Amino acid sequence: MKPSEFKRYTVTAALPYANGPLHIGHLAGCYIPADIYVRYLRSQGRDVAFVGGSDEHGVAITIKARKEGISPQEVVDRYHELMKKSFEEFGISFDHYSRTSAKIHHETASGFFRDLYDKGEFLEQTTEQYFDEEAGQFLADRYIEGTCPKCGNEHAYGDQCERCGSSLSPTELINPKSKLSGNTPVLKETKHWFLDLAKYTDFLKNWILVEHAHDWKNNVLGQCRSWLEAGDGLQARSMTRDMDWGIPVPVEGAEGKVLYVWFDAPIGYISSTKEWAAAKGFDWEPYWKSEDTKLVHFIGKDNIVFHCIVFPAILKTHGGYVLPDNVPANEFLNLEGDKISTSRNWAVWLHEYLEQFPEKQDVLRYVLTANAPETKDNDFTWKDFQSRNNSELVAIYGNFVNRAVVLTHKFFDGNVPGLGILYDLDKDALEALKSFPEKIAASIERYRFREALSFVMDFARTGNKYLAETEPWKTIKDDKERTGTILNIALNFAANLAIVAEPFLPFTSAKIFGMFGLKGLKWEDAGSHELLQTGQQIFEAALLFDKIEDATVEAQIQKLMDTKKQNEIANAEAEPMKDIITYEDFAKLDMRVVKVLTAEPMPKSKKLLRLTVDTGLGVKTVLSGVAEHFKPEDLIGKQVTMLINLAPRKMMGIDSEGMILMAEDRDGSLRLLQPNTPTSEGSTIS
RNA sequence: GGCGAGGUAGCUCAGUUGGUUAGAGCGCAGGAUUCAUAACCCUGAGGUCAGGGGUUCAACUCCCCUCCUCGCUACCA
Repeated sequence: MKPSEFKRYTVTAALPYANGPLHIGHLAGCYIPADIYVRYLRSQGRDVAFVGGSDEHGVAITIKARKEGISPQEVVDRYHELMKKSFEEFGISFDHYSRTSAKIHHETASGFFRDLYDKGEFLEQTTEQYFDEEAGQFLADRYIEGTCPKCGNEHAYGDQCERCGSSLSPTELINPKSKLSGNTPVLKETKHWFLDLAKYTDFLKNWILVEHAHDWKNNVLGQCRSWLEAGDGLQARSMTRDMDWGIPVPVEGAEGKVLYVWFDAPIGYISSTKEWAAAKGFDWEPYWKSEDTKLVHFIGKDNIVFHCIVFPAILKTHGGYVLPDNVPANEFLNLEGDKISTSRNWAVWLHEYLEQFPEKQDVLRYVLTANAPETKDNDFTWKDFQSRNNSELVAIYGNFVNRAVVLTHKFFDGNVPGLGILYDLDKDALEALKSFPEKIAASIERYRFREALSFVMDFARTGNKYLAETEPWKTIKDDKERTGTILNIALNFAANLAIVAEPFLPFTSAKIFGMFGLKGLKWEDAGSHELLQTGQQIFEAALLFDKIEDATVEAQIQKLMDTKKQNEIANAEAEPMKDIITYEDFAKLDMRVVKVLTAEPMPKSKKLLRLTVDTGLGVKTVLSGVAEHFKPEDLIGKQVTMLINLAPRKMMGIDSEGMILMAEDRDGSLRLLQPNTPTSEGSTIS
């Protein structure tokens, strides 16, 4: 369907997870691009629904609640309010911002599940999961803590170890403990409903990789291809969880189970639309069900699989819904060279920015758009923030508008002068005035927001150049009419700028319109050189942007340095002592001095070395995950220590018959533990 | 290891289906100017397009190999 054939637009921005505040990564990833897009569409006079809301289910929220001794509802209430307020202040212009704890959402998501259930779309599977007998409930991966089998961290979660970063499954944990009661959980059978994604492979392949091969972004197609063409295909995914926080599974015999947060979250877009339409008194259905609706999901790259694979599969199976026309996912934004991290407090928080940089929403909007991670991960630095503000917003954009207005006041007492004879310079300027809006629109339609924004700045540059070339401050000396023509054009330039920059810099455009006493200007007005009436009075110039001083950004940088220092201190603390054990526990371990006879890399493995060692009791084979720390020749012939009575474990088809002991330094590097003088192989360690 | 995304000027990034001397902004160096928040405007320096092969009349662009970064994924007993 061609753009002109779409009658309405449904635009969604990822539902932010309600377990923490918003930061610049969220903004750059999807909220700013989505907002630019919908502001542009509205300016075009198109029918658009821009919906979002807080994602309030999932385990992470229940964990946060427990940690703080409050209810999950209190957690999500707090962050929902904070995020909603931040979005509003920042100018993210949702038509409706809802939340997944809303009644209408529970109903909608339940309805979807029930529909698929009734159609027999789910695979019912019974698996063994850890169960806390004292608490009487199954444990989500995150509710199980134990020793990481990889790095020995005692506080690894059931899904991943935060210290070494490896992803785990709960059954891999050594000495698993329930975070609810502290007891050792038991394995117990539980039933879940799986969406058999493999069924949709052909449909998805054709829809994404063929039909959208040319209009979806490269990074998005790549991610989809990676999933769709994976060796073992799409895996069935469980759409339910054993938990009490969330939307109850609307099926008999599913007590104590809720919908998987990723099943219900995207449906939140639909619920939000329903809630919005109900409040406004019109029908929500065309926004989701009419073939002439263009559905666009703005998300970050971590969400690609859910929005391009899982959710479309759900919509398709349910039937009657349109599928997204595009999913322009952005990559990630880094901060001062490091990955943004909520838990490490490595972020620029939106609510703090709004407080510390009042009236500067547009500056952040500008910087995050100009440097948006549209095609690859990008870096936000405060120095860049300052530089773009001072040398682009202040020097180019603000300066141009200011010049036009100040000159008009100086030479014409603030009355818009009329147009006189036009010279080539003027005609060229009017030509540019006509062509920029089209160029900018074309880029926005293609989701190339940074390109579109650079055209906006070029537009302002053209204005500055026009003034430099026509020199009204000289012509005023002997040709007032000529001067009037120039300023008329310059003022119209500024008014046009305000129209085309509005999606990007809405607060600034409002200021310009205010200065000119204009309102209600839309995209279709752009390109006109008659936006201002001759003789009309304009207001005094007000500066659109202020310079940002070195001290200001240095303070922000210092704040981050402090965070970094704190993180280092936190990391520098030695691992806390494990639980007390008895001598008998210790005596069970048979540790020996052994000598490495051979060492070779395991084929097809990045981390494993295959060692044979002389234990004094014979030769054993050990696979050791040290290939990233040691070369084979670093080990051959060395005496090391080894736990020799560990049960053999098969890895990559080979039995590993023990474990080489290593010291792990705080930076994660490994050291061999060796006797200080040669010792006979098989010597015991106690 | 598999899959995916990247590697282009000092910095941040564009380069759409292969087609002349590879672009922009910032920064830097000159010049011009003074209406404007010492801002604007003009000019210039600078790149073996990660490296190596190949296809082609022609390669930043297509193919193969290597190296580096990031993401997902598997093996650290």
